[in-house]
Amino acid sequence: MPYRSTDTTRRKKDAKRTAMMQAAVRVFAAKGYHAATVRDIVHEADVAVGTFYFYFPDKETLFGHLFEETAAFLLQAIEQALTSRTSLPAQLEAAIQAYINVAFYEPAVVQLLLVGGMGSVPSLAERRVEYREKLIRAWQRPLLVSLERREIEPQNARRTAEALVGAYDEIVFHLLASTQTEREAQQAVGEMVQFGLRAVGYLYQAE
Amino acid sequence: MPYRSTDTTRRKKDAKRTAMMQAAVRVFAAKGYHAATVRDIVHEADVAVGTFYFYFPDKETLFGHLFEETAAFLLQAIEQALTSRTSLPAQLEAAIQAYINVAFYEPAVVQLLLVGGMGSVPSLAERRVEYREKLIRAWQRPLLVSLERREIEPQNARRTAEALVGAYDEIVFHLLASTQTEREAQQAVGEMVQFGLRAVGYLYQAE
Amino acid sequence: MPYRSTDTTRRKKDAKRTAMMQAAVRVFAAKGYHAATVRDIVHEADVAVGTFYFYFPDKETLFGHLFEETAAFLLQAIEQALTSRTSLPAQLEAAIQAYINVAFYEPAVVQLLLVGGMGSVPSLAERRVEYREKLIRAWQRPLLVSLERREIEPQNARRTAEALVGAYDEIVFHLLASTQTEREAQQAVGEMVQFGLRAVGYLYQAE
Amino acid sequence: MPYRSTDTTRRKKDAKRTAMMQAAVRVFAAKGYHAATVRDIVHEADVAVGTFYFYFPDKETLFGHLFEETAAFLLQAIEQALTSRTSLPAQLEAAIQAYINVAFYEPAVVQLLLVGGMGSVPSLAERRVEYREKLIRAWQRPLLVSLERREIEPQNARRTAEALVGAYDEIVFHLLASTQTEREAQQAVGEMVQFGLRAVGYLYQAE
DNA sequence: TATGAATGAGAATTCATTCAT
DNA sequence: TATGAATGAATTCTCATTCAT
Repeated sequence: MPYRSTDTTRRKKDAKRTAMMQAAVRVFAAKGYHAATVRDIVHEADVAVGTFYFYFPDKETLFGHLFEETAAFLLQAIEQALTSRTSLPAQLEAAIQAYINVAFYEPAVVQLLLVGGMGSVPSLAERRVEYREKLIRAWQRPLLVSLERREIEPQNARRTAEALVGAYDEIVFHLLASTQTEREAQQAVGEMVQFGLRAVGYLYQAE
Repeated sequence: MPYRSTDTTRRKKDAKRTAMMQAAVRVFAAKGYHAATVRDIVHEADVAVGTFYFYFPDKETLFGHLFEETAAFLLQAIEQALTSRTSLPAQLEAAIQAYINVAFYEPAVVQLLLVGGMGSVPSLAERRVEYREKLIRAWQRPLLVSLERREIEPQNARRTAEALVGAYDEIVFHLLASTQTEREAQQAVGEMVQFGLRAVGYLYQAE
Repeated sequence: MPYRSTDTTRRKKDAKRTAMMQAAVRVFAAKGYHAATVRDIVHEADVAVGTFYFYFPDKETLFGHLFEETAAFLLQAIEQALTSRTSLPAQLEAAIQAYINVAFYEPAVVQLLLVGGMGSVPSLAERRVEYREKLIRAWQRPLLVSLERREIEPQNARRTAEALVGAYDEIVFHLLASTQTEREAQQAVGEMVQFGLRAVGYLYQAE
Repeated sequence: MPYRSTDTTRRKKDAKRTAMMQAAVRVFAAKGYHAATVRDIVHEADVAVGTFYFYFPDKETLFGHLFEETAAFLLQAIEQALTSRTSLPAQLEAAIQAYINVAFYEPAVVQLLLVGGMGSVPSLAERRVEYREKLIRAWQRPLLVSLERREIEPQNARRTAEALVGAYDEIVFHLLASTQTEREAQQAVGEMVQFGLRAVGYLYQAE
């Protein structure tokens, strides 16, 4: 009987592709972009070298996909948290919580975004810049609204957004490094919210 | 400046060593640790490959020295700014100003600390962690003092320090990217100070 | 035409085989033996890779068949032209005309014989040598007859045959490169005949 | 004492470069362009892989140099033979003799020009076409002169030149294959001259 | 028969590092 | 000290071929 496509086959192929990407995240997170060789990845995924190139044109492209997916996922989680609340404190808390959740559920994936080590390959550096830019814009939006409402002190919202992004990344990085208990993580969320509220000069803390 | 012909390193014999280190910073900053080849460095320094290995055991060690000196220099500049003032606002301003000064005078040097791309080589990753740790501790100290003096709101000073380090790095990164005029840089310093004071919950802004 | 659905090969099952061989000639002629990948061929034939290996044991063998058929076809065309005439001028003209006809009707096929690029794979190189040998012998035969009849100057017929084969190939190669009109092609045939008659030292041109 | 350059060193480097090129010719001639791996070449030259890339950017470029040198050398030999004589028979003989000399002195080198097997790599194919073109022009020149002088029959000199080039190449190819004695080679030269004179329709054979 | 996912040997190329001069 | 030719391990990527479905 001839080969049947688009049935089980298609699903299987996608599954393998996904499995390989997951293997890749692990390797990238463990060794960094450069130290991770294609051989490492296929070994982790338990396939042959050729298989890698059957699914991805090259290492850089794979990393690009990975980065894109990861970044989009995190971005979406944060943006949704920010937009689904109305008060600034609630927004901050939801977004931070979302970030922490993802970070602890997929540490490797998040490490990828934080450490990068993609300084050299131009296309990756650009991607990283774009992602940071989107992240900054996401944080900036609620700030602009709050500014208008005079809920926070007058300030350069863009600059504050940059600062918050940098601040939270650094904290998450340290949290991931010193493997925390759930409890500690929750405490950190609280501290991050407090930091954020102070940093934006939130005026009605009595709320 | 670090790794420059300072008091101790001004023996004539070290002229070449210094030249190579200066060349190395430029190359590392421009291409990242991995993409920068020893050939690139010696070419930039206008010496032969062999010469490199006369002065340094290997590429990693050179980068280590470079990183160490660079980090020490920046750290010292910031620490000295923080310790030579007494009021928190003055400390913040001086430290930020110091950081910005170095960043604009030696962009390559600072880029080295920020971008790194040293994710892969373990020894380099460790060094980076150590440096961040020292930086965090440096910022933490005045916070602890101010906490004691009840000049700032109660908080986890360590966490706040992490946040400030991350925040300022992110801002400096963006400042370096969008080449600013002196005037813009000064404005950024002001904004960074304001952000810092708010973020730590500085209580007597009337001062 | 060779490898086309001829009397013997017209079983339906061979339709795919034929399609693949036709596709193969095109690809080989366009890219040369090495640069032509099996993937290129199956893509051109619009079948899957596996199918290729169902019909042919390997790439080299396919090329072998192709070469053989192509060579046999051209050889047969030329030999038949040479044997079906009696006078040397008529033989020359018919053979050249046959060669040109095939060359312009199936440029890819002829290019295959001319360019080859089969220098590396030993079995292919041998095949090429055998084909040239047969071609030379084909041209040599009428020369020997004419020598006996003293219609041409005394000469080493074998050497002359080699020369003619080389000469005509070179000309056809140039003709194919500079796509000619039918008219130009005909003129070339005339010139090739003249060259041939002179080259063999044909004595009674008045005939 | 520091390293002294441009003295013995320079000469040595050139010598090695030349040695590697000679090794390369041997390998290319034996296996063809594609089958010849860089590893084969460095093994033949008894150096390390890296050394190859120290002297040449890549295999294709090396082959290009080789081809260029070889072609230029042969071309020059033939052109000089053609221009240093005045009568057509003398020109033919000198040029053929030059060709044969080179072919027997450097068989590998000449085989390179004849077989090529460079059908795939575009840059090489182009080079080959250029070389053939120059060769054809070189043979064409004396023909045009002789045409003007009415020493040869009216004809398309370009076409005749193409034919002669193809003819002689084929003959030389066979000569190299069936290793000849000096005596046989000389006889071949005579036959080639005779063929050439007949082929161009040389009128005053009494000369 | 037909498919196309999977394989892995092997090729080109890079680059940190060594060492004779 | 200084040089730069030489090294070779390691990496990426290709492609003919196999095989479960």
